[in-house]
Amino acid sequence: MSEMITHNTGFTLRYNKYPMARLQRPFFARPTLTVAREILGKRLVKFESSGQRLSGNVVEVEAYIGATDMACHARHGRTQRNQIMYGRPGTAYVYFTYGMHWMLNFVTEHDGFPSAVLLRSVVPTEGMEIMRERRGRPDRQLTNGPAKATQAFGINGSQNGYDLCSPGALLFLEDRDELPQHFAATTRVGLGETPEPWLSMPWNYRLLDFI
DNA sequence: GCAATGATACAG
DNA sequence: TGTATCATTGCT
Repeated sequence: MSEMITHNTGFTLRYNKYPMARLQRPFFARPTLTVAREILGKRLVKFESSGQRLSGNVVEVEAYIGATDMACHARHGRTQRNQIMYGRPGTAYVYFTYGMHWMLNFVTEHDGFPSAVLLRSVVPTEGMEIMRERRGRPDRQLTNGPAKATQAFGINGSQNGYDLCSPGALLFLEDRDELPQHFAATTRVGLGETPEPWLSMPWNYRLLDFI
């Protein structure tokens, strides 16, 4: 079954007064759908201990919004795994799934409200040699999936709770001079037995300019 | 189409 | 304490 496009393409023009600036906490401390849409086109950056800079442009994300969202890890309330989602916006919620994969989320909204934006796909821009070593796959498959991106960037549970907005952060999102963006909002991926209406919420955002 | 691979969360 | 499920990936 092909994906259902319930909210069609949008067109946004943004001009950045401060190119290359790191996204600060107020960016994340907003409604999750707003953050998800605006993360598109931003650059994920990680500095390795060697000083090597890894980066990629974000092209697909998903929003998970509160305990009422039956696809969100907070649907059963606060647990040891999901507690970071209840915390400070601008921190990383990293969890382990399927016995082998790490998933990176950006915590949104405000303290006490469990919500986050899942990173699903980026286009690599720096450090591709390291990514090739870690992935052992063709370039097109280095970071085009949530667990592929974390593997390429070397992200795992040690980054759970990491503050992307701290002054010396080695993992963060970076603003860019952006071109006009077309994006699509579709249903979220891999939700399994999630009940309606949550299964059909168009909370997957994808840049179309990169296809 | 489905196996890999193990943490998570709920039931009992 | 047992077990169904899992915000996936890669091979058949």
